[in-house]
Amino acid sequence: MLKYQQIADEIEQYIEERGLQQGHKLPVLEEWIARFDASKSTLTKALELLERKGVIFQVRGSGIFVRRHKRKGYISLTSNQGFKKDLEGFKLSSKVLELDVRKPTREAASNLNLTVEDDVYYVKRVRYIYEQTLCLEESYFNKSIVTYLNREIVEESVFEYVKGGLGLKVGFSDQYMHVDKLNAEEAGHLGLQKGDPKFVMESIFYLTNGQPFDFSKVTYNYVQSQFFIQAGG
Amino acid sequence: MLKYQQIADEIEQYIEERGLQQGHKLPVLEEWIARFDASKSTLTKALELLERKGVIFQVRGSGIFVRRHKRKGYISLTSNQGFKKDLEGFKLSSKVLELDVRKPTREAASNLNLTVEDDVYYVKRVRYIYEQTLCLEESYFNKSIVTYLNREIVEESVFEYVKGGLGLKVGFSDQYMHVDKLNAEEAGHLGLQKGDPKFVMESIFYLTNGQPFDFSKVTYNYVQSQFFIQAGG
DNA sequence: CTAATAAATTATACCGGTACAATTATCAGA
DNA sequence: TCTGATAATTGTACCGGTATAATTTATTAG
Repeated sequence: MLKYQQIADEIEQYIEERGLQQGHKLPVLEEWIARFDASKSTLTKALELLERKGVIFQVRGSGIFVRRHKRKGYISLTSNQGFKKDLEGFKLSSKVLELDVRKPTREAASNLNLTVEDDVYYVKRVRYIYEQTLCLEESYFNKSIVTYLNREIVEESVFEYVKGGLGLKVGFSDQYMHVDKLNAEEAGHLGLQKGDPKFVMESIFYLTNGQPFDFSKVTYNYVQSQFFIQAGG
Repeated sequence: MLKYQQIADEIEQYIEERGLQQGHKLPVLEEWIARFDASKSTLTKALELLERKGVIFQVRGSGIFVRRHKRKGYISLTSNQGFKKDLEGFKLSSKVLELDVRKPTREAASNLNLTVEDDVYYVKRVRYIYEQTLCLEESYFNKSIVTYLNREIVEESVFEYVKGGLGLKVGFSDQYMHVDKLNAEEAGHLGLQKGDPKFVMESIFYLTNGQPFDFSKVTYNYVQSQFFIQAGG
């Protein structure tokens, strides 16, 4: 593990352990440097990471302070690896509706830089939180990258498998969101009424080398759709 | 202006000028260093900035590549200073419904670290894009920080005034989002029907020193609600 | 005691270096 | 032509240094 990540984790842990609140002043840079026996730039990098994560904010000439957000149960849109982490401690499950190899829709092909003749894994599932529907999810995976999938993998986390089992490295993602009204089929899956609001998130996930490997379209139950972002200056 | 920001701007301009597309390889680090007569770390910082902005991605051992997103007209959720920039070239306007000094609601007071006895500037406006309603916006400004506002300022950009006129420095923000159904009053302002979907974004803006100065609640017309995020690894 | 001024504190910008990891290009051997 | 080893390329981690900008604290003058 990288030193600056390790340090960032330990500083975050330091805050957690003590239950420090928004605005609480942390030890100064020099102290952290001594504590971790690292260089100034390494510590700066660790702190920058925490700043982007929304854990701290730094004020030149003044110090390093704790940053917190008050509301719980909101899904973070900046940590890109799904909502596993934000809804930790919440009872999540999922039901797989479909799983097969097929030709992509034109939309999916376009987003994955494929032709409609190429093969993709298609996954459709409903996710639940405390027995209530959270979202309906349709995913297309480029089969030449994600070479194998089965029901077991799909019931757990595909991302964990892609990183662990296949040894691929996830780089970045584009996420497009909009709001609309549910059609009859979607409403059925989510246990809502046709015409009710829906929040749709379309994501394209890329490997570190820039190849798109996953196009997903997630339709959220509007009752459970709570998101947050902690933006930096 | 900071050197690494200047460099970042110029690299972005380099990409724009040539109309480079996703995946196009840019000159290597060493070349940029020579071109700008700067140190490696300064260039690294500039490139890191562009990476976070979603303009490029870097692949170790390979090079620096252009990143683009295909869809236009989407509002970015990561650049925190309003949607002025994303909707550049779109015909925006706004109508001020209310503007006065008052006591905050309990919700606003809580988010601004005030009591319900403190004074706030309250602003309510409707924003339009191409003659269509974009959103209904209610803002509360801590009056001890934002000491003065008038109709003229509010019709343009309050943020520009806060930064320019008052010389304050905006640091970071928390943004909470959810989806629900419009009530009669909101529907009236947005020209929609009661019960139609709404996308609500509640934002708290902080100065660099961590003081919250603005709490805003924005209700978007669902037809115009298109957002995107370019997340990093 | 107050307000202006100076000094100390503290994070950030920028420099330039070594070592290393990931990728891509080259080359030898079959 | 392919495969596997080797070398070159290229971005990233980490070091430690000087200078500077913003803030806080201490000092001084009235």
